Amino acid sequence: MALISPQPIKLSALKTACKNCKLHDLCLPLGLDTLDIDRLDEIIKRRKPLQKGEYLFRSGEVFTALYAVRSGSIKTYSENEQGDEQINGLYLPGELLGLDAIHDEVHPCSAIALETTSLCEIPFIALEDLSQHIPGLHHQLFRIMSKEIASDQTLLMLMAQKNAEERLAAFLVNLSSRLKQRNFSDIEFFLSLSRKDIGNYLGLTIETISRTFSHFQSKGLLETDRKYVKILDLHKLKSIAGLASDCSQDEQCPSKTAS
Amino acid sequence: MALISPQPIKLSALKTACKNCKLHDLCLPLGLDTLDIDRLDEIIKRRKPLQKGEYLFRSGEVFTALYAVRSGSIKTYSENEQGDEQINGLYLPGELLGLDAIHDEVHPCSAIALETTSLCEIPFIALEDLSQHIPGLHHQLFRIMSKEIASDQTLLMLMAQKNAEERLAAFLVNLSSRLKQRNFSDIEFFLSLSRKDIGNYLGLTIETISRTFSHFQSKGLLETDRKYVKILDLHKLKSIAGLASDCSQDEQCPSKTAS
DNA sequence: CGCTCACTTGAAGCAAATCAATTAGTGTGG
DNA sequence: CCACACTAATTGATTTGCTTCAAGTGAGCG
Repeated sequence: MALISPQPIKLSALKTACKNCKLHDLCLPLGLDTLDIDRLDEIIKRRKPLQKGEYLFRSGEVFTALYAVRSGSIKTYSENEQGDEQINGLYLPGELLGLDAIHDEVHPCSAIALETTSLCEIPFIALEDLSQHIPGLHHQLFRIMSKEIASDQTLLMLMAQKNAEERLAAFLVNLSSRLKQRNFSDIEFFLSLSRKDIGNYLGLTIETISRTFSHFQSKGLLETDRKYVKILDLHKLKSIAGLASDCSQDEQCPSKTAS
Repeated sequence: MALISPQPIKLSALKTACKNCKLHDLCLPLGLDTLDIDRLDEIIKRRKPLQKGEYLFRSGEVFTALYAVRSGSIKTYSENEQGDEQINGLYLPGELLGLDAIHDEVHPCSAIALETTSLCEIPFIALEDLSQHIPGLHHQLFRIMSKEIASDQTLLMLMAQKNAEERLAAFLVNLSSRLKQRNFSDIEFFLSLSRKDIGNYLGLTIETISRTFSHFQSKGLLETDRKYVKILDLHKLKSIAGLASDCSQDEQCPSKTAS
């Protein structure tokens, strides 16, 4: 996800250890003590950044490592026999990719950089081995996988029961809240996905996405200029998304802060 | 899933250990040696069977354990703020439920028995602890979670890109192959889900499911009588589902057996 | 028997897909 | 610098697959 005033990538950052990483409490080291983080650090490889359009891995390749996004963003998509693509994940800094490949040791999807993206590579055998000795790491891995399962199920609900407006609103609200967690603006950002990709992700066509954006804009909910989005009424968007009363990720909500 | 000539549940079966369980190689013990299976056995609790319509857990309840289906079947569904339900899982014997609750220790969905169902309860803290000491168990847990992620993504693709016929065909083919793995007939079975539930699961209405079944029947692909289904042309169904060339789960496929 | 419930079938309506035309940005080469 | 091709996005017109509404069937049950 390209962001408002993105920080240039410094070469020194490539050597940054987990313990100094700003994404520390979103990523794998969450809940580990300093010593254990050092041990985790030892198995993690920093890679040279991927350029936009470069593949991290392709569907069918043998699985050897998980990857954590450090900066930039990655989309994953799978292809069926007929050749149509389905985007099934958008990964932001601090998020872990490749979890769907563990069970048969082959990547079921391809991963491609949406912009210049730097990553940490975490060899899975070493990680499994290490997590045998660090209960906190072990638990955090389960948590991350569990979260992915739960969020896929939310997306499923979206697809099964929501109309175009509700889907796009939910997508934007979800993105907004994830950006906020990463200390980026939650109301102003650049989409790294094209309209076509958003449509694919949400099970809609590009025309429908475009029309729905226009509609939101005419209702004064947001402003767009190509990939730039400025949310003017986040609360209303949440309510369209069907998340009006769910403030679990939003400490602004009066009813929650009161309780 | 009610099955052709289902085996009556014997009381003695409740005491059966993992090592004698027919589901052994589909479930958690897969890949463990006899000794380790015994250790797993010690933490697992056999529960008295649930009757049809009884809840295993409800959305919002605190998560304490995973559950493995021994016989019968369970559906899980979540509810959004508007109160509409979304079925997000159908669990057959040997399959593990509750994985989506690990990350925030609360069940995001409810689980209800579709028929008389017996289960193993696996306290999660004990399981985590045990898997620290048994690498194979640890790995198997990752595999199971990874598989759930991958299968949710397949379902997502279904929802995003497939029409009613393709979705129902994919559902039936998937069910058929899972039943086969469990040594049940893959062409003749009873659906434990109602038409309404199938529709909900696939993001369609009951009327569309009914019409699509009728359509399949008139094309000679299958016969139905209420919940009973007999598949007459599994190959054609697979091709409708978009899985014609994918024989990964079907050892009948000549091109695969040849290789 | 009459009631309910699960399902089926038909007809009408609608949201989103498809088809189509236009605009605007991006890159290429003369 | 402009002409040209190419791609991404917007907007309008038309079509369509599924939903919604409606009516009816048949099994199961007190």
